Amino acid sequence: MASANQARRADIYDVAKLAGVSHQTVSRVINQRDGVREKTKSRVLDAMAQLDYRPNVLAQGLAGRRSRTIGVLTFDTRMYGPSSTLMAIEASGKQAGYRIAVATLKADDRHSVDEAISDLRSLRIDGAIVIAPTERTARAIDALPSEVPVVALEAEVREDVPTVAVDQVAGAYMATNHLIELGHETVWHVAGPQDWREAQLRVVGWREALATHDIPAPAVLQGDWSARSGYEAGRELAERSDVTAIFVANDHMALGVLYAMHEKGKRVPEDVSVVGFDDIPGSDFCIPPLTTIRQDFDEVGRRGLAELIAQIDGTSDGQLTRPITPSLVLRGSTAIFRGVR
Amino acid sequence: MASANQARRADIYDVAKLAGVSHQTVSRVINQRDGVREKTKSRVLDAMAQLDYRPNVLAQGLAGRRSRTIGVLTFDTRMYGPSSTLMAIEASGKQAGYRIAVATLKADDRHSVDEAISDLRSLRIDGAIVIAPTERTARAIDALPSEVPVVALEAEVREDVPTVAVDQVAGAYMATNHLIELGHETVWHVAGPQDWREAQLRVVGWREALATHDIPAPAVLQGDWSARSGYEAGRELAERSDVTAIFVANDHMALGVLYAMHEKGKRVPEDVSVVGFDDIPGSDFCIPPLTTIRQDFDEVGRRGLAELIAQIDGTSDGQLTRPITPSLVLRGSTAIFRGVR
DNA sequence: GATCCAATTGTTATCGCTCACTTACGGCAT
DNA sequence: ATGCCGTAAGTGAGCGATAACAATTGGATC
Repeated sequence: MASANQARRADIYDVAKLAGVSHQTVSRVINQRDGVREKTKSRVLDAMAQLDYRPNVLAQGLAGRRSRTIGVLTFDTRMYGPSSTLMAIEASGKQAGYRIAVATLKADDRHSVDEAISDLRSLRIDGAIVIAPTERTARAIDALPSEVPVVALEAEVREDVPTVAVDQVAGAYMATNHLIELGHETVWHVAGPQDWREAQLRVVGWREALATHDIPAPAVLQGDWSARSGYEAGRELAERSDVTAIFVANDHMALGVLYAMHEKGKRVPEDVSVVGFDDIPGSDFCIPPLTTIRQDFDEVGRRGLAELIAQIDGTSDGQLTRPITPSLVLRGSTAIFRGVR
Repeated sequence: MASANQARRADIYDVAKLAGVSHQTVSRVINQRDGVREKTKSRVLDAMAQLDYRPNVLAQGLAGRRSRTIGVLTFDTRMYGPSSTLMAIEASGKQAGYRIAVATLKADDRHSVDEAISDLRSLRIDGAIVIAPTERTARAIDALPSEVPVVALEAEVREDVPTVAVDQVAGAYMATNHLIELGHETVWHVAGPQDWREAQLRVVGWREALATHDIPAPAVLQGDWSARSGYEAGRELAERSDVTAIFVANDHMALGVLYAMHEKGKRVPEDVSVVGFDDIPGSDFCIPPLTTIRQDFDEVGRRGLAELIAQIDGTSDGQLTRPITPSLVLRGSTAIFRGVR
């Protein structure tokens, strides 16, 4: 009945009145501050329940010095990596009592970045996480108000900005090294778009592994992360009889490569071995199942958030987080090299 | 210099002072209300630029009667469908001047739903979009404050809640009918989890198509959307020589089915035809490329948001949005039935 | 030049909360 | 009893904007 004709939402004063205390005491209960007698507290809690009261976060943010909101600047959230990371951030954020405001970049240009930053600034965020796969996104950090703590994900941006990332170089090294150890004389590489930091680093890791074994690096084939671009690279590679091992910079492109091989009558892994990167869902049921490098996106999100909160609370030890080591997932797309037919 | 030692963010009064007007005039400029002389307006705009001023959305929301925030309640944002829809909502929302607050359900249980709803309520959202694939999520709507306009996506929830969805029944019908028209004597079905509305409706569409042709429906195989569950279903189906056509409720499971067929030496599409659902990225480079049903998730998001805003503005015509028709994407996993070997 | 009215601009209250104080209470040592 | 002190609870200001209404302005009209 009380709530039936209630045109207005209950506020802190309504709760106070019903509980027979001052609004400040209600505020203390909301914020779980001590110095409230247990009996009083439960009376307040009862009143809140009875009125179906929810604190107004807008008012809380305005009155307090912090909004308990963390801004996340991200690129395409349709992609598996970013969206997984985002979900992890949200989950840990909720647990820590923070709301997450997502600002998605529509395109990788100056205007989009400005707009997104402006959005976050209006929200009076307590801190920001930038998922910054490209140079341009990374530079978005410079536009953030300097007093806001920032953590960057998936890219080393600046010395003074803590970064959480999977060790891309190590991953690429593992992939390439795996192929070399299988006896392949060289390993070809289908790279991602070179304005992506991750794509660059995977090239580096691939080169390093080859260099370690004194193998000269073949020409890099350039893709754009899409299966189609992988397919096109794959067609070129399938023409050459000296191609027996390929490290593809992500699983989607690897899919395209597998398809190209199939089309040209090359068997994987008997004729050509292929390693992907990411371990996206379904890569275990490709034909053949894809050997790939697994990145723990959840861990990236979790650690990024933890570091950010440490910064906000001033408890950050300031130490740079060491990169997260990815792992090699052995499946059916790689095999021992048996010599050129 | 002015901004160098500025410990505090500029507020509306700072702008007013610099522009030599009252704060209310500044407010009018911010909200693009007319009745401000062009000359005054540009003076205010200059002052805002000079001070790098951003309106505080918390204060705006508190003072105004609306927060210009739309809440989106969603399930797993890692999945292709929901995350695509979400991105579309965000994009159109931004365009319409709304911020998006996402509440993700960690699990499909009562507690998660309550928590998410509570979150949204605290934010004083102007409206909500519920991406409600399961019965339980759908019922979350009942918990939302009744004065908040709501639109449901991907599920018909209640008569009084406008719903935007892809016509799942039509999609399943198209898929099944396509296989029947290719001459297959019957079509088997690997279904999604039956607590998902979409999974149920795809079963319905499949049955309808069979019924239209007076074909008795074979037993349904039960999956859980994952490639692995598709693989397991596929193994069963591969055992039977009377299985020549399979409609799989999503592309991921279809991947598993393709793999099972491959493993058992059944050729697709020569021996068995397979149709998926969703048209996820990469399905065009499966082996063979997957014939599937494409859903326009962007359109769902856009229309959902448009309808919600219409409701908020009171301009909704109240008409139920008609379902969005999916389309059949013909690729390599289906072929004319040439009779049992 | 006086008058009037619409177009501009200004003033004050208010949104729902937290912050920084102040006040009331009750037990203990003196 | 008296005074002291720590704990519990209350008071009033202010966060940064919008809303509602009041006041001023300037151009058209007579």
